[in-house]
Amino acid sequence: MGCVHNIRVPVETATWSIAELAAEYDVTLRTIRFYEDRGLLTPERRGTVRVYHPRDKVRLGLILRGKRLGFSLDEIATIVDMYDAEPGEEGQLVYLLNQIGTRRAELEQRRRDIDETLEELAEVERRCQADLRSLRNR
Amino acid sequence: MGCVHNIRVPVETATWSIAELAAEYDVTLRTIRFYEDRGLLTPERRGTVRVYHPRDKVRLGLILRGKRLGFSLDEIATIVDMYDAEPGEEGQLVYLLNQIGTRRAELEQRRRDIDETLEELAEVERRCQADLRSLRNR
DNA sequence: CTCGTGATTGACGCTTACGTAAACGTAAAG
DNA sequence: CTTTACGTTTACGTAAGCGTCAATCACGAG
Repeated sequence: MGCVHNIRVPVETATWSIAELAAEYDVTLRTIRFYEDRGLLTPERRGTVRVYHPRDKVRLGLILRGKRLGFSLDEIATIVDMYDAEPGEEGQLVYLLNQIGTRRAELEQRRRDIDETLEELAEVERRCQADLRSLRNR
Repeated sequence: MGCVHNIRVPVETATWSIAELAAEYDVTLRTIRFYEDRGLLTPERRGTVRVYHPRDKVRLGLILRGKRLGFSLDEIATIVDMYDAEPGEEGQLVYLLNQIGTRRAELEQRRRDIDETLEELAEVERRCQADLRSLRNR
């Protein structure tokens, strides 16, 4: 199907069960199903069973990264959906570009916050180590 | 008090009402009181009224930055409390240093996540702009 | 005295992001 | 056929982080 020439390529690209995905990303089945409920994942169904394709796996990775960044699932949804948005018409594209701008601003603010915090932590650390030394030199 | 020499300095360092703090940081009174409930803030009381000192203001700033970074209030509590921890004994110091290590690792992971996301957003952006151009050149 | 302003303490409600059974289906292995 | 492993849906529970009254107090202005 789609492979006119008789070149043998693995048409059946990898798929995963829900348990495999859960193990790989260290989340529960409940979590994965919940993300589907929220429209973030749309696995294939073989009968009633969920079958996850590379696309789903990538999206799960993106979702979890978004979570680590402290975004809500709603925000993550808009972000993740940007990745595989169809070219679409001009309005769509402009909207997308705006979204990107917004997200970038947020992320850059977060990075500034992180850098500040790291510097302050380093300072606290120096104080701690100094205190430790003065304790041990007695 | 503590000022043995008769040098005139403003002993009454600035204080703020709950409403002033709320306005300055753009949060609600409810939020500020909630943070107090959770032990994150400990304003002075004049009668029943809360009076916030510079220390409280700084802590509120730290809390909100923690929130922007996606930390839970519990995590924020441990982080913020590290800042004004007393020197203490060796065990305490070692514990603090461990905490700092953990937080730093988390923050550095977050920064990596941010950088990856920013790069990917930039790519999506380029695609969008290319699509826009090809739309307008028709 | 009364009114408006700004503060207080409950207490209930709501959303998010799942946890946690309960009850059931299916398919391969013993 | 029964067990075991793995999957399913439905549904109630929960912790976090506030929003939103309601009732009350304190105080200076008029």
